[in-house]
Amino acid sequence: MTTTDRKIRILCVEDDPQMRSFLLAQLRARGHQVQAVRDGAQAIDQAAIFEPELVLLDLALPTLDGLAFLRRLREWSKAPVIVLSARDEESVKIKALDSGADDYLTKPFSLNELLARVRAAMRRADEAARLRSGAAGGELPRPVYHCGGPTGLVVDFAHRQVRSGGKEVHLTPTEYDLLSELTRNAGKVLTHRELLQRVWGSDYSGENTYLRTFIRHLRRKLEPDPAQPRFLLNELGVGYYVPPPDAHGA
Amino acid sequence: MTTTDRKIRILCVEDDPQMRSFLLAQLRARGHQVQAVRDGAQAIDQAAIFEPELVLLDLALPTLDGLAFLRRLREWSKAPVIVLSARDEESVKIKALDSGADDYLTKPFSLNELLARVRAAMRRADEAARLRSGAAGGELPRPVYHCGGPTGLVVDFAHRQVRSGGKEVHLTPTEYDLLSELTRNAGKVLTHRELLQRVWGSDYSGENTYLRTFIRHLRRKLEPDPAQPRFLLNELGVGYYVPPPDAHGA
DNA sequence: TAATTTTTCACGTAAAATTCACGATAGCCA
DNA sequence: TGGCTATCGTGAATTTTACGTGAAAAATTA
Repeated sequence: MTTTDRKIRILCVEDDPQMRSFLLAQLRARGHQVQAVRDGAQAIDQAAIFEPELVLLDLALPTLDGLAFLRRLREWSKAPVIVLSARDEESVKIKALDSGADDYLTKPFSLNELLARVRAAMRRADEAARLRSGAAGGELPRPVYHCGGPTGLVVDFAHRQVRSGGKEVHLTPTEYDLLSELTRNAGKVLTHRELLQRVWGSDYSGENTYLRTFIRHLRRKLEPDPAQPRFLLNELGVGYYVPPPDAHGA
Repeated sequence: MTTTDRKIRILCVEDDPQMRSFLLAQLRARGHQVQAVRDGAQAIDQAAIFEPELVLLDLALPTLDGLAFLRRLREWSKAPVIVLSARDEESVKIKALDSGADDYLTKPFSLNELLARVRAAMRRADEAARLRSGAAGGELPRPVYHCGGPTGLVVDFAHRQVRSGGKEVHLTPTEYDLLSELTRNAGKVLTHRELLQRVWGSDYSGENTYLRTFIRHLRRKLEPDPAQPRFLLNELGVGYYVPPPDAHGA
């Protein structure tokens, strides 16, 4: 059996300073690239910037709850999450696992066991990444979409925030969901059917009126000139799409 | 979050009869298809026949050691394995995880926690299976067709995009459907009847006017010289075809 | 209740599909 | 070889469909 000991990017979300520096030191000593943060709000920020390959998560966090962070993360990231918690109650474990956690370790734990569980999680994640890179349909999601430079459109999936022309724009839940679907598949035309199914749920095929209305709302809020859309584009008779994102670093 | 509660095939490898029947009853009560065996030798046999989607494995086995079974299983199966063991030593856990186990639960454990960990494992496995089916489906059509080198014709089925002479070309839905049928069967002559049926639906046999009109549109948009077609070719009295695609890498 | 969000409707416009008439070409047979 | 005919290519008019728009009713939320 292959004990893949790849060096990976790990985000460590931990309240307790002592535990945080312990994990940081131990993981870095093994060659991993580690970022550590104190609370959920910071965690969202760091996750978006750092794009970790694995997350170690303490549930008891001061600002944003650990489970809330987990669910937000899962909207755009497939990185394995190992929960580290002092709480041993069944109900907490189950909630965490069903919210998208891959593993749950109760404190105090053995460092070597944690490392073994990290290896096991990465073995699976690497397999999935290998499949995704070869498959046609599975592209890696990015935590932010942006297009059209600094005055263009920016969608921050991690924070559910949208900016256009440099200013933040408020979107309703449905508006955001629709924009999110489109930007997550930027460059690809999504059919009416696909969008209706994914945003409104099945049984809405044919209700193209919904799409027209919400596309119009989005254009009014996001486009510099709604009459000549730059971001929310239509493929007549097929569906809608947004342009491919700016090249990374532009 | 998706709490996929799919009914799955589970192989339960457990020495203790009491524990075995307990797991069997509980899992079956939840609709899963469960096979239980007593030792490692039987486990290998059953795994080959039953092809489980998930394995629950006790390490302390009479005949063939649990770890040995695990390694044998991993030679051909990717099904997630959750180890259930009375032993809590670090070294045992690490050996199991590094031998290919996906999770390790120490007895006694809570049933609900086990079920949650089964759900978490299946969530990942389903994702991997989804990717695999998309990547390795032997007879799936090529994701792109191209012919005539860089200045030739390129059809990207995934993105529904068409390029000719290096420039992207806009096609209407019917135009694209027709071109798509032809390029998916490149090198093969499709009869009028076949094309009409596949693009317009049945009951259009005989309406060859449609074909002529749309072939003309396509030629105008795609051919360098529409008067002498290189891509959209006619077999008199039979139908239309496109040339076989360029050899891969040319 | 007031405010926001979602659902629904009707209409003008732009694009695409359909339809028609005619010119060009290839294969067939005298 | 040369005319004949079925088949194909062409241009353009007409019909149909899809999209963008404003606005208002219904549902949801605070």
